[in-house]
Amino acid sequence: MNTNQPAPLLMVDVVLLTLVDGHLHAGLARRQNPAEPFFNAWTLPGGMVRPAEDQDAEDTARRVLRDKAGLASPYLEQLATFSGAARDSRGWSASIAYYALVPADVAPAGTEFFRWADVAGIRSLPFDHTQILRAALERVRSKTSYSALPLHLAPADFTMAQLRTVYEQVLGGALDPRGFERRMAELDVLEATGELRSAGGKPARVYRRKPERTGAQLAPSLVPR
Amino acid sequence: MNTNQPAPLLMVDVVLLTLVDGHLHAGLARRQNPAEPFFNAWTLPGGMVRPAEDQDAEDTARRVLRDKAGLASPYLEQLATFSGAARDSRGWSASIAYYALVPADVAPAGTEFFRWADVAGIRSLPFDHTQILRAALERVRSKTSYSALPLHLAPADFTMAQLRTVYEQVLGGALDPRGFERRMAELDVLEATGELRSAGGKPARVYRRKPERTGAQLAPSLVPR
DNA sequence: CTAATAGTGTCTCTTAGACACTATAAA
DNA sequence: TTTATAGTGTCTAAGAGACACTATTAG
Repeated sequence: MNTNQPAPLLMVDVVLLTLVDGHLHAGLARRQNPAEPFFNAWTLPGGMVRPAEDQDAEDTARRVLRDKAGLASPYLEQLATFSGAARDSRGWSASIAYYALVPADVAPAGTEFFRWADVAGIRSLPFDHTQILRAALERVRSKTSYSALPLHLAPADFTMAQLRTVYEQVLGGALDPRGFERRMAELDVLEATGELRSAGGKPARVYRRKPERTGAQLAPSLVPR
Repeated sequence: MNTNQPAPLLMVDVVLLTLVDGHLHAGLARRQNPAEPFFNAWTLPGGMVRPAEDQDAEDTARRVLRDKAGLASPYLEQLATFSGAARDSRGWSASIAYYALVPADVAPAGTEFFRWADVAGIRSLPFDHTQILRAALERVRSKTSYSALPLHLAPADFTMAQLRTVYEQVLGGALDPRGFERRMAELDVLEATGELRSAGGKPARVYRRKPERTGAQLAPSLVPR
């Protein structure tokens, strides 16, 4: 039973998304270890789980974002786990994939080892990273249509028109201003700062994210009602 | 960098669900290894990934279901990965969790090492399995409200009323027959066998699942439209 | 004043729930 | 004919899109 097979590799990869002048961009990191596959290639930022340092895989993801992109505390959510014998030449591996969203004004600048790439222009990435990226985009677009997820791509405060633009850029199509306002009101995640901001016409109300409603997590039972 | 830390454990746990006379039940396996934690306790069926045998983690899940429940090819989908230093006393571990659905007429009978437990009656499970079970139920209920997922809990053929009952049991509430028929028609996943079946009144049309539309998987680009 | 952008009123079309009504079998 | 279950027609209320109209600033 307990043969001397090498243990499977366990890593974390992160799809880091932001909006760079109106287009969704993904953060890519250049692989710096000559001993590893795809040396010098641009891939999703990732790294091996370090049991001694990381409390859990989400910790690994945060460490990776800190080390490769200098990011402190972006919105972060688990996506799915990609595994198998074939996806990495070093052997059987599993990558717990996360996606993260950051507003443009917090997004780190490019360096020799980090850059932003327009997702529309990304043709293929090493490993199965294209597939991971595709899954992340699908998830983000799907959650965008019924949630406040894209708020995390917007700056700290914004006008309704700016936020609508963010949604439009994620979804790739125009949204009706009336319907958008209604939907945001229902979600009940915004609050007006009271400030006004003008962009050449009538000044718009400025909003920010409401503080999280932590009490919403009830559900102590496994069965409904 | 490459210290002699023990590698993290990589395992798969499966939330196996079926309907036993009108109630959602989860399949539990008794832990048989005296050297492992929770010996003799009932837990979600699971097992270590075996790189030599398993092509990927889904393979592991299928092997676990085959070995612990004698199941051939149930509906199987990845749920999420649960990881951390604290969840297993043997050390840092990651469990890639799946959920599986089987119709009652295919569900294996109980043995000394396998049994069905009404999810409404499950109070707590070893490890973080309660949390995994809760996440699976949440996912299944949520997908039920907009998809054909519960079809996989129904027998090979069924009347509309029977299928509606399955949905009601998963969701825990009554559904309007008219609306249910409309929704099923829109989903376009059923076909009438032509057969009729009586349960004391007017005989009902018998349906079965349409063969999967494999061509539906298009989306070659990362961007919409 | 005009131009530009913000924000609202409201009409309509679609969808979803409710529920009564018809249909078809067994006893 | 009665009873039981299947299945349909259709009314209505709520939701979502469309779009015109009002509001408020700059220049």
